[in-house]
Amino acid sequence: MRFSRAFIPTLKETPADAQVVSHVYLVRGGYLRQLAAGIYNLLPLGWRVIKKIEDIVRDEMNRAGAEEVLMPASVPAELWQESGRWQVYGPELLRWKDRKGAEFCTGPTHEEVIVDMVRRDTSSYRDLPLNLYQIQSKFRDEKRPRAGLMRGREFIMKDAYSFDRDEAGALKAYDAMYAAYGRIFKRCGLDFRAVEADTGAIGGSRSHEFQVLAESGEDAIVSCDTCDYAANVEQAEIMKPAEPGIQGAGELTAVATPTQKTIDDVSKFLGVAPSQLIKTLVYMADGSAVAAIIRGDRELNEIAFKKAVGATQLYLARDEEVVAATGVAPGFVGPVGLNIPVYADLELEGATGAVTGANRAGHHNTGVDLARDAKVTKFASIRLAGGGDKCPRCPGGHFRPFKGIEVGHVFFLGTKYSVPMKCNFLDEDRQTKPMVMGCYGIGITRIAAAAIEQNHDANGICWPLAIAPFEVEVISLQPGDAAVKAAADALYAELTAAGVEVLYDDRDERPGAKFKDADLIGVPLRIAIGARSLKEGKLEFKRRTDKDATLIAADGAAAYVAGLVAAEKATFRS
RNA sequence: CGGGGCGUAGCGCAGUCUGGUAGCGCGCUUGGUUCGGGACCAAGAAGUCGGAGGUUCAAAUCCUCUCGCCCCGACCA
Repeated sequence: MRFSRAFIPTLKETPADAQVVSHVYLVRGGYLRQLAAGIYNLLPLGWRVIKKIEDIVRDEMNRAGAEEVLMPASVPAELWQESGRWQVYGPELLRWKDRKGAEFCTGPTHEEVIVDMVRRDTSSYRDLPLNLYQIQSKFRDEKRPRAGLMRGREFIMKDAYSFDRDEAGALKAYDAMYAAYGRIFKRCGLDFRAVEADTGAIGGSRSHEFQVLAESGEDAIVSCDTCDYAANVEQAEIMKPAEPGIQGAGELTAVATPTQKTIDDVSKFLGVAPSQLIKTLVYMADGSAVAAIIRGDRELNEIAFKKAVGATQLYLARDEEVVAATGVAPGFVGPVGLNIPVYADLELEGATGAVTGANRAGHHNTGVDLARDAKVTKFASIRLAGGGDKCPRCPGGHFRPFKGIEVGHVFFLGTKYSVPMKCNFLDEDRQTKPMVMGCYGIGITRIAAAAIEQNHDANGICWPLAIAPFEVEVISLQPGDAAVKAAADALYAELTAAGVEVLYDDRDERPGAKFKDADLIGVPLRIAIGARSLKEGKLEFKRRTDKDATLIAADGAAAYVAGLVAAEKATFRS
């Protein structure tokens, strides 16, 4: 592609609405433009990247035995009513009516459609197993779309669904997808972890998220420093503590803490470490107030807490609800004398000498002995895992905390959809049985963003070769110089003929502008052709991640660079 | 959905408090000089000031309503 003819509108300045690096560079580099909140145009460069990612995903899905289909984005409501999700899904589901008043939704995921597709034409165990996938635009009306391609409302996703006759077969399909996902993300050049995840609303017994490690990630994960256990903090197992997490002495004493409401304030005011405090959080569980108590330096795991309480609806109580339930404002609530159910983290079993709110405005208790002074309804593991926690899978290992961007998710579904939607088959023993399913998603557009989060510097993107919009950028430094132009034209032609994807910057711009654009766009290999070095019969070669260029012979340069590209591509397929 | 912020030329912003001819930088066009890490000079084109209504002799500026976008939080297969 000749840059002079291409639609690559690069920007010198940072757009005001972009906050994260991937968003900034995608917009500045001429990959992406916003059309509405969470809805984007992919410009030529952006679309090239997406297609590269799609190709890798297709290749590995096909290799794993899955077949590609394409389902419609518009889905009749009846299917969602049949699965029961029409009522459950909430405003994130974009619903609309056609001219006749028939209800539809724009698919945020396609379990219903695929189940319907499969059940119509599959009736025998001989037809199973099946694994069907598609790459398609999804729409989820997110409350708060943000960060460019990281969390859009309309986005491209690969979703696959497996159908098996029994659980053993389904687990085999799950494992095959798990392995394929590992290959896919590796080929995309990503540093990722497969982590154990909460199965969430979709249910099922097994679930892994594929998380790309990046500071800007929205998910908190922990990974063992010794073995390969990794999990979402919400899901990570926590070792039962050998001894109480708070140990101290003293009589139960109320002390004045007039304006100290937060753990931090109380800790500083009383000169006591946050780990000596007990944090009390009031929640509304199915309409009634319950308290969760955890150590002051911990965070509550709402999912675990919800399970411990056995509630179906749970939310942090509003200030007035806290006052109504406890008689005191948040910040001064404590377990001593509290007359709502109290759920305590395991770590607090046997806690002594702790500091808590006193259920009296402007006061905290010190010297609290939980067993002696308070009534605990139930002890359960209700805190989030964090860095430093002991690994539950190996001796001596400890958790290290990471931030992750979820680029893939595999679920074992079981019969969650096949039973209500009667997706059945006839077995050898003439029994009608529901198919056992799995579903497997990959955020295609999100991978592009995640790759940039992980591969960039102060000047722009540093694409992994496998998903770069072009493999090589050829820069003609003096397009007005006949010798330079001839050499650059020839190199462009030779590389292209050799099957290399080349962006040829033939624009009548000053060298500085071209170098800046090249760094911003982030093509992995760069060859600059200038009068100075061409006189010596040399071209200037530089990887995007190299600091300086090296001189290579102009003769045979195309073959040399084409060889490098071919060699690097070969390493992608294991 | 709760809280906060912002809508003025393609992009980034000033002007709004205190009403009085709509500005600056980048980009764009033309000419000239330049030419190895986002050049310089000169001359230009380009804006119904998000929209509607109101107050006023006069509204980007004040009032009411509305739409859009961004951030924090809650939420999330």
